[in-house]
Amino acid sequence: MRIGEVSRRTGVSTRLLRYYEEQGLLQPARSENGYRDYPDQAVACVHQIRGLIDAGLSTRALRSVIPYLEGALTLPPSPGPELVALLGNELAQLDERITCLTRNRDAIRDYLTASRPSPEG
DNA sequence: TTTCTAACA
DNA sequence: TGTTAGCA
Repeated sequence: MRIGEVSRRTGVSTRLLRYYEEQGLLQPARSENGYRDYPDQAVACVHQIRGLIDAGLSTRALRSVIPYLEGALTLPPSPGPELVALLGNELAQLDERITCLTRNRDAIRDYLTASRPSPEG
């Protein structure tokens, strides 16, 4: 399918779709007319990518993880020390954010619980 | 009409 | 990221 349809089905702008390709996150084929030709699978892949980006991962880190998401690799390629370090940092940042989010969620939940003693509120 | 590339805001 | 220009 062409970029327009991928955009409609994922809610991701064509501009962003092209940007992801530029970043090596997507590698759609090309038709004779030069148009990008995405496999049906791309829709799920884009959602996956969006999720990771929304989770705070950098496109740089994603580039190395994408192959696994697509199930293109059966066995892990030997990750270089720099990649291990990069992903390690991303992981630490995620943990940090999760801790922060958990704390805030609990605080808000407690506030609501205290503010609304009875269900009738 | 849709997509493409490139560049500016 | 949105938008825009000029093509095919």
